[in-house]
Amino acid sequence: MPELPEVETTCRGIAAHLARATIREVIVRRHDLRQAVSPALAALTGVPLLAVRRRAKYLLFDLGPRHGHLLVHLGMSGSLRFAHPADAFKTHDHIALTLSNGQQLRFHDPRRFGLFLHLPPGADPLDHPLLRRLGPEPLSEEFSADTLRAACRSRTAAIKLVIMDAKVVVGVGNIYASEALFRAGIRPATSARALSAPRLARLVAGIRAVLSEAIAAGGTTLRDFLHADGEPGYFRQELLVYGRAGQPCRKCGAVIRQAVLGQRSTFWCPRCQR
DNA sequence: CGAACCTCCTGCGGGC
DNA sequence: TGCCCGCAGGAGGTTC
Repeated sequence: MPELPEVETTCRGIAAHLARATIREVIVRRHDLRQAVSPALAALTGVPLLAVRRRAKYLLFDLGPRHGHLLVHLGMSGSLRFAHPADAFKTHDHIALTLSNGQQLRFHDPRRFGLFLHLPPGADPLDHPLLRRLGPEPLSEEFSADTLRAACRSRTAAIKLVIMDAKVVVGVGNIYASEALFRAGIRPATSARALSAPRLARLVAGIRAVLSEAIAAGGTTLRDFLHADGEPGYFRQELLVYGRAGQPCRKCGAVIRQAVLGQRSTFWCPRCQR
């Protein structure tokens, strides 16, 4: 489900409710996510939930210097939402953290591609094996036309696959890859190394713009994504190509096309993108 | 190293 | 209506 804007939206929604929150109770209803849920989770009763931040599509909860961190990934179908502790659990509500502020944070993930790990104190969570080798954040200065150009130099693969490679830049998933390439006027199947520096610069700008706008709109709700507080994201109506095969391009009227690239559906305008 | 392919899992919508 | 098939917002793994 979630790409960077949806994870960022979730992060902000949770952060707004964390002031002086402490974990009262940990409920683990299923352990078998992408990796087994850390057994140490159960011991976190009474531990403070100081802050939450995002790195790539991961959420990192700071439990304070004595307790380490929670590392959460929403996978394809995961979500984190607040509920009241008395509300009935839904199918696929796998983990719940009852907080001292009266709310309960629930991890819901039908496909169980997500992750919910406890990282012990002492180490920098960014050095965790899952995070250590990630590329730059797309909205940071470290991601630039130069870094993208360096990554593309040796790659014959389609540019869409390259911008979805988390070692090149993080957070760009299947929706926003198509959207960013439309904004840059580049066909998704173009070989990465065939692209000129100015075109890659436009692509960097396209990635930044589409992600920023999607965050401002609260993310994209395709079927079931909701913010931590239950609100949907409104970026779906701003999508220019994703999911629009057979419909007219919003810029030029040509029929939007769809093909499979690297096992994922890909959308583009044959006239606006060359 | 990179490219092409597969895998995990459940739910849903389309076609018959 | 019911059943089967293909597809879905991610990402790690294998093989060549």
